[in-house]
Amino acid sequence: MTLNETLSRLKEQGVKITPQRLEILKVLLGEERYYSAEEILKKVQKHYPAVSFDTVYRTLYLFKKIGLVLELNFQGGYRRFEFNHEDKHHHHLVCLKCGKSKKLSFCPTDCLARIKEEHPEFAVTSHSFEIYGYCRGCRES
Amino acid sequence: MTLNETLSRLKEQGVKITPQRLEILKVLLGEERYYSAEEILKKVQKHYPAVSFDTVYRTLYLFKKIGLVLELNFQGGYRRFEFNHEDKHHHHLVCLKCGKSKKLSFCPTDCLARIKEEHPEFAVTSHSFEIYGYCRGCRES
DNA sequence: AACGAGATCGGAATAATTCCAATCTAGGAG
DNA sequence: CTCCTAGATTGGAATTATTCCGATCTCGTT
Repeated sequence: MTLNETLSRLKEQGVKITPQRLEILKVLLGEERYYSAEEILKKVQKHYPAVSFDTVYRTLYLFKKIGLVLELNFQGGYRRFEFNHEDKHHHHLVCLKCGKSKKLSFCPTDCLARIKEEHPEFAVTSHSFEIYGYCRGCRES
Repeated sequence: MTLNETLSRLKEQGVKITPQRLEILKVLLGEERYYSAEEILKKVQKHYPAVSFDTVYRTLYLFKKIGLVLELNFQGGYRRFEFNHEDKHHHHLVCLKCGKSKKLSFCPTDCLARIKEEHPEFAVTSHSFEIYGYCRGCRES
């Protein structure tokens, strides 16, 4: 998704577009990967030195509510955020030693369909699917 | 798994069995559900008032390394721990509003098989699969 | 250009987790 | 059974991540 498409979407939702929010969006759209709240803060502060953690967190949760951002919770309690490139949503192979992760191209769609059938009373909005183990490098050392 | 089976397994691994560890195991085996570190601490302190958080965390990570305990990371950054009833491992439907969760009976096994085929260099040890949404109660209110 | 709902700031508060030095103990060796 | 030591525990402090809050500011409508 482009920045402009994203901005229209924010306007549709009646969300104010502030310079800080714009900058956070640019960071998220910059590289297609996930970020910690702190990384985002640091990058945004290059342009707006006064931005606070509060703003970063509030904005991320706002974006998450709208569906623009995904929150990932990895083993060890690491929280990360990434832009939701919708059609391209993905999962990860996460190395338990070095912590690096690799994107996967597919998703347990069949299971989700089955879950929805079996639990019609539950309104599914999202899911997580992460695979843990050891990457080649870490296994060899 | 029973307590005795678990203890033999610890001995096999050359892990010391201390009263604190025993008590933590009893908590985990007591009810088949997941616990926060604090819940475990509180329960253990009923018998050993002096137990510290440090011990609870160290023990949980030790058990996790051995494969006795699973760490669950939910949306919002909540970390929980549960005994790994191996053959009966399971996933959850988690309500984003009230936070309650319901166990699911199945698991994206097919996907895992495919992932292992496509990424043979990665040694998979575990995975997480959590489904988020709103439960009936929360949707109605 | 003025207004007001909502956003931001900075710093303090809270919560979760880890660290550490001193002390203790499980369980193997004798 | 006792001794011994590697490893475990404790309590409290340190660290880290996240949230809260009162004062101030600003986007976007009128």
